[in-house]
Amino acid sequence: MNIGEIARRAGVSRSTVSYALSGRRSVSPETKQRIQAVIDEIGYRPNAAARALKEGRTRTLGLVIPPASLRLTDMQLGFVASVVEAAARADLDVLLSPSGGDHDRSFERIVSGRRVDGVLLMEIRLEDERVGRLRQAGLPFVTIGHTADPHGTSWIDVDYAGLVARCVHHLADLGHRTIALLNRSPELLAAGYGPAHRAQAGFAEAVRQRGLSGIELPCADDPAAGEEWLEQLREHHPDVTAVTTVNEAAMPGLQRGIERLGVAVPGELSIAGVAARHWAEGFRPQLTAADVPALEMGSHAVELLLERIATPTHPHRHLLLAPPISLRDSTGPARPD
Amino acid sequence: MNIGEIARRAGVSRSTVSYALSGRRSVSPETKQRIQAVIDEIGYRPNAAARALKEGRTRTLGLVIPPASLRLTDMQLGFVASVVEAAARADLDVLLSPSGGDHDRSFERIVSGRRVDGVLLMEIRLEDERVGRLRQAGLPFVTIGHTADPHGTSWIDVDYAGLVARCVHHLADLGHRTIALLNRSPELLAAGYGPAHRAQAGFAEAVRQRGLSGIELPCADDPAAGEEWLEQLREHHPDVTAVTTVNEAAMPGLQRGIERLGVAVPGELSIAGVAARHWAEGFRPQLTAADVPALEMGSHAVELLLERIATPTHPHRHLLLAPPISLRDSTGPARPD
DNA sequence: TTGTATGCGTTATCAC
DNA sequence: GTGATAACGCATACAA
Repeated sequence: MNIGEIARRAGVSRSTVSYALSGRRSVSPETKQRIQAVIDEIGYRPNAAARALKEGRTRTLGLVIPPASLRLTDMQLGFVASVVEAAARADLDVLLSPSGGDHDRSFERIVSGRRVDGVLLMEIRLEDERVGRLRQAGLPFVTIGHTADPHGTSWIDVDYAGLVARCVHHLADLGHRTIALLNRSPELLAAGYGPAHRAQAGFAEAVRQRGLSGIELPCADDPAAGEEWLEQLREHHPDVTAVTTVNEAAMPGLQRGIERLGVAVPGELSIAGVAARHWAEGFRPQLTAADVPALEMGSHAVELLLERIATPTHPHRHLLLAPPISLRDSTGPARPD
Repeated sequence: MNIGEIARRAGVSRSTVSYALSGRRSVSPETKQRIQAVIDEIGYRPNAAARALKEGRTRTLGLVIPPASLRLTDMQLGFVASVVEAAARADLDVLLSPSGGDHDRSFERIVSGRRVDGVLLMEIRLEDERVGRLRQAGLPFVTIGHTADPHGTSWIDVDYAGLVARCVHHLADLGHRTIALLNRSPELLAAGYGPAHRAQAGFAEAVRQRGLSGIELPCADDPAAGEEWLEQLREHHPDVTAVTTVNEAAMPGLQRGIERLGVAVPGELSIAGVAARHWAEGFRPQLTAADVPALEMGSHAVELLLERIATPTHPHRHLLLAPPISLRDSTGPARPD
């Protein structure tokens, strides 16, 4: 069903139908109504490919996600969902591309085939060749997380350094003197993964400022590792009275360890961290945490990208989100010792 | 960069470039090489919209997901990732549409705008108007889960009834006489959600066959509800010695309850269920469970859809997956009583 | 207020 | 083995 058929049935020319739909020139009420009746009857919608070809834009955004082989974290998945929904609100579709980082066919297809008007790049690495590729293609893009050299790119990120520091300060205010950081995995740290590095940096700086004793211990992103982590902590660092965590995936294990070892929280051990709200509220006791706003991040990212698409010459913008820390039940005064 | 520019630089006609690329007619080795050189130099790729317009197909699949407001389960998310990857393997892109069920703009755009060659419909309800819409539009589709009347549709699903029944039989073989089913939420049951209903049916039938006492208790899809569920079970049904679960999201709460109440598993209580492997292996003790193969489901679904796209007249196919139950550490002989 | 004609970038048919 | 050209469906400049 195409516009010519609608025109024929309504007894007008194709351009009249087109204008009636776009409203870019006035069409008499009667003809407009006649056209609308035909459209409603046969359920016509403009062919997306023809429109994209003519207009030079696809009304589609590309979202580059990590490949399925790397299990996506809850936060990443929440972000994907929120991007799709934010795009839908703007009447845009989202094309997904699973890409490991090395140039892959799906990524190339989207970029050089002009399948999308702009790209959201998730899980960006400190050095990421896809950024160069997108820049070279002249395709607007926004990165989630930022590269080592964030100039000339628009990005949105979570201020892990600041949030971890705030957690440390909160714990220090409660009298804790020896604090551990439950960080992401050693592999991610080695690979130069931004959030893990910035958590480390923010922790180190805050610990220094407050003259505390800080112990940073990486942990693989899974429950079993979280449980093991707690065991190691209790055995090798019995003086630690508070923990700051940025590792959501390890939390079920942390929880299990707390139950199994009978650790009183916050009596014996205070815990504060960075986590999605439902993780924090699902923890027992409920976790004092900076609630990462995955849903808002999606809308913000889309908003930033739409801005770049509309005015590519616009100066780049950065959004470093630092949600407030929600005080819940997992932090309390340090034990008298 | 378009095909005309390539032709100009290579000193040939546009059709020759097109044929050199598609191989649909022979091109002399020299010209072919010259063309390839130009293409490599400037990184040309055919414009997707022009190609789609001309060929009448988009090389894109639509994936309809539940809206972000309903938090997607781990299994659903795994499925999305696996679909995207399976599609990428076939050089196809995936367009996401968040749709609640009532007709929404995103869904309509994809369907009537001919944005995709076929659609995968997730989280289908027993009565689902989107099926009618797709059929009317003449767009090939495959549903994940099946409708009340599954005739004339191709679908793929998990055999919850069969798997739950096998769990019950396994537990019965171990001497358990009173078994509880940890089902999905009352809301989902009320809404006619297939998996919850079929779990219920399979449970009831197996319990009947073995002459057991069966107690079906729904549970909201979250950790807190899982913990509460276990408390209620211990209080009101102290004679239950085994549990069958199909509620992944409640498992962290079940785990916490087990630790907190000091329930010995499998000494006091055996647990068998249906869960993704990483959930089963993350549980303590590791869970005897039918491992839902989310990754394979994605490839199978894509395969089924590609078949329908290729030959729409082909008879419909159904795939009811029943993965074997992996024996782990959470099931054992019934306590002597 | 409406109709005619053109071009977006491709593929495929026809002609050489 | 290669080139000219039509057509896919739409939006819009131009004409009336």
